[in-house]
Amino acid sequence: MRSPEELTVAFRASGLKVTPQRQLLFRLLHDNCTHPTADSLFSEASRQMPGISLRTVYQTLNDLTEMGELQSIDVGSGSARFDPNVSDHHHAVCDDCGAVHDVYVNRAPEMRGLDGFAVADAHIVYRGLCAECSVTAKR
Amino acid sequence: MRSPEELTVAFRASGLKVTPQRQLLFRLLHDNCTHPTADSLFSEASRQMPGISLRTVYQTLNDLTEMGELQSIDVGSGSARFDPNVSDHHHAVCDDCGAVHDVYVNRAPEMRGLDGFAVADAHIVYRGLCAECSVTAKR
DNA sequence: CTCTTATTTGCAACTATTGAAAATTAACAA
DNA sequence: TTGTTAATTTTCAATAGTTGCAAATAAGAG
Repeated sequence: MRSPEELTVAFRASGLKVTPQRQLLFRLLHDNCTHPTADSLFSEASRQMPGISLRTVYQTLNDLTEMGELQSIDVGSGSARFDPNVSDHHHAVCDDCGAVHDVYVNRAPEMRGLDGFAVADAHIVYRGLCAECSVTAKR
Repeated sequence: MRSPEELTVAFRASGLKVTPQRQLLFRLLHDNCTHPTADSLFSEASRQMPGISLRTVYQTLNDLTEMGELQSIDVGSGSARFDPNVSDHHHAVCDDCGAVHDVYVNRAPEMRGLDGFAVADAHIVYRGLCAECSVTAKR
């Protein structure tokens, strides 16, 4: 995802308005590697801007996703998580604390057992214990 | 997933009752490679046993999943899909028709960019166009 | 400063799933 | 067969996450 400043320019250039709500979300999302949910962003946003509506958060997240600035990922935790890292990558989910991390692979493996399927994309979800939880578990 | 007959024995052996509702679901799931949702199973079940409750379908699916007879998968289509194939495999989802297919890989790739994460499992979701939809798309 | 149009808000609605309580019934023993 | 009892089914309400809609508001161009 581009910086708040770049997004401000890009939004205005496409006839979209740059509201204080949007600017706040631009800031909260920029360089955010926690893979927040709409709800966690709403909580944080509410702290800085009491009265902001959850609907606005969803709206903006959807807009940014459509624009390709954000990636919406589903790791089966019930709610969608948003990732400002839109490069080609995968995710590791901790079974204990639920944290989601960006990870990379050299290349996704060839799939077998299905003829004629034209693969456009592959996404891998690794599950296990993150570094912190591994330590806790050992004690 | 084991056959309806084997499940019948297994259920009774663990003090669980084998009801007509459960038997019907055993049959509907056995060798079912369509990755049905709870709702699609409920529709089919209702046809054969009018009055069966959606709650019972959910209950039985959860029970079978806990017993390891079924795998619950989430490919981001909103609802959970159930897979009687509990071997180590992955999935290919058609972006056009939404069909889900079982696929295999030699081995999941090593992940990079995250130290100390103890991987217990990796699941790959391939997206693209299935054989049928590829043909349709070409025309 | 005004006007137009995009945006925000508030709230109802919707989908997928689970919880709880009452009614039913499978399975086992007599 | 019949009776007993605990598991199961059903019904229905409740929940979580997300979207639709209409009215109120405000950004930005002139």
